[in-house]
Amino acid sequence: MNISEVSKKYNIPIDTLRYYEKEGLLPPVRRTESGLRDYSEQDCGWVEFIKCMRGAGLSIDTLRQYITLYGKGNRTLQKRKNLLVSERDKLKARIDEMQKTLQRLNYKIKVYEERIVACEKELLRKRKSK
Amino acid sequence: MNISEVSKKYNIPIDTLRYYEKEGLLPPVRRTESGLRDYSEQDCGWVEFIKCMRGAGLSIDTLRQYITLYGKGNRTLQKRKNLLVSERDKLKARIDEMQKTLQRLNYKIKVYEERIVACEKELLRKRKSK
DNA sequence: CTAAACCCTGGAGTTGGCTTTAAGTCAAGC
DNA sequence: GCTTGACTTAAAGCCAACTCCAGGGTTTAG
Repeated sequence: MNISEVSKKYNIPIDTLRYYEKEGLLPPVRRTESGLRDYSEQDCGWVEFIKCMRGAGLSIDTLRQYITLYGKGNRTLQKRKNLLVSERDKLKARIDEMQKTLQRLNYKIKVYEERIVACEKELLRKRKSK
Repeated sequence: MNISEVSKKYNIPIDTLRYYEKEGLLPPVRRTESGLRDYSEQDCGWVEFIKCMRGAGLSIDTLRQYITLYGKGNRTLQKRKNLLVSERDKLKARIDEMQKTLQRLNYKIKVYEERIVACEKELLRKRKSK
């Protein structure tokens, strides 16, 4: 799979794919003889994983650490788990905060709706009294 | 209330408070004769609101638009509500995405735990067979 | 009265995460 | 054989959102 196919499949710009690789977010992708990237199934898996994690706000640096540990094999299992747990906890905290803000926005919107209705009634009243 | 008190109260750096004001995220704060900022209750309310909304990912630009509309009075009620609804919807979408990623992380962590247990058993087996 | 601590402004610098550019290689279609 | 379009690299550029700095005025404790 060449870079533009991967780009289309996951809807990630080509430049971003190269950037992620340069930054060590995925293991160096195999090349054809002429030097073109040829993504394996596993590479695609990483790309999808990165996209998902970036979407949830994990930093480039954190993901680089994770894949670096992954590259060192089984003896980093515990460290990788710890990293995931720590990111999971942070993510959970972010979600909780955002949930509260969501509710606050919903409440604000409700108040706006009431005020808008009140405004319209007021207009109607004025028009009648003319 | 002077700027460092507000900074401490909401845990926002002084520079950031000034930056927000410069960017039009809150109405110009009243000054003492000598030119020092003196935050009113209402100013504090805005600061808290901004902190909350920024924490949920609303952009500086969006918040500037909101307060600009607010400054124009009642005739912008509908526009302000529309803006809030649009941001609410985006926030909800972000939360949903992050929820999915949270579950994925939880699953991954579970798998890691099992693998770690398996690894430990393996070690124990080796030690016994010596 | 003065030193230390605090506040002011305008503008420059930093950070994270891309995104574009320049200059070149390579493969396929006409 | 030549053009077109996709790929390559390293490096520079860009954007949002801060963050820091220089140079100067103000407030307060001793």
